[in-house]
Amino acid sequence: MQYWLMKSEPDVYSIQDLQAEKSKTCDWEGVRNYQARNFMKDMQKGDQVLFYHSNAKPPGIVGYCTINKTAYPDETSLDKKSNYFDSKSTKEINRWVKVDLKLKKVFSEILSLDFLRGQKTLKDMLLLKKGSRLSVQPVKKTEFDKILKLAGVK
DNA sequence: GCCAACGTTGGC
DNA sequence: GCCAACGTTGGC
Repeated sequence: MQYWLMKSEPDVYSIQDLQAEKSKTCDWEGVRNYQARNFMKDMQKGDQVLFYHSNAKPPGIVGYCTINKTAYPDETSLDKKSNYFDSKSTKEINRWVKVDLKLKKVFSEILSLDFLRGQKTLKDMLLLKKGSRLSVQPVKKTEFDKILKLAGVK
């Protein structure tokens, strides 16, 4: 079992949007960064994922999910009308993948970036490192547990 | 809207 | 394979 953090801009897709899905699941489309993609390929069913709102007021962790389906082709890269179109991908050789998430919990309050920076035990989190922009990143079990505790889930 | 920190692209 | 130019991310 591994732990991850995934970023989404709430204007594009928020955790409330996920909550509004009947199935409480979503396809995590549109990742167009190799490092992020490689992490997605490493994900196993049942892995736990923190859901982060970026470009939000305030930015922060808003809940968590589990991996419902491991990596498979992201066909939005083939759709000329999609924002995620990639001219170098074909049906045969599609560079990009997505995973499916299932919502576990929406935190009662956002754990804002500011608040997280104030937590000494989280200071090594990738998310809090200067210049860290990865939209999919690994999280240590200790960090994940701490965050659930801070959110009042555990 | 600014801009620092990264990633990617493409000419050489 | 280097690296300058360009594009993107994302906090502020």
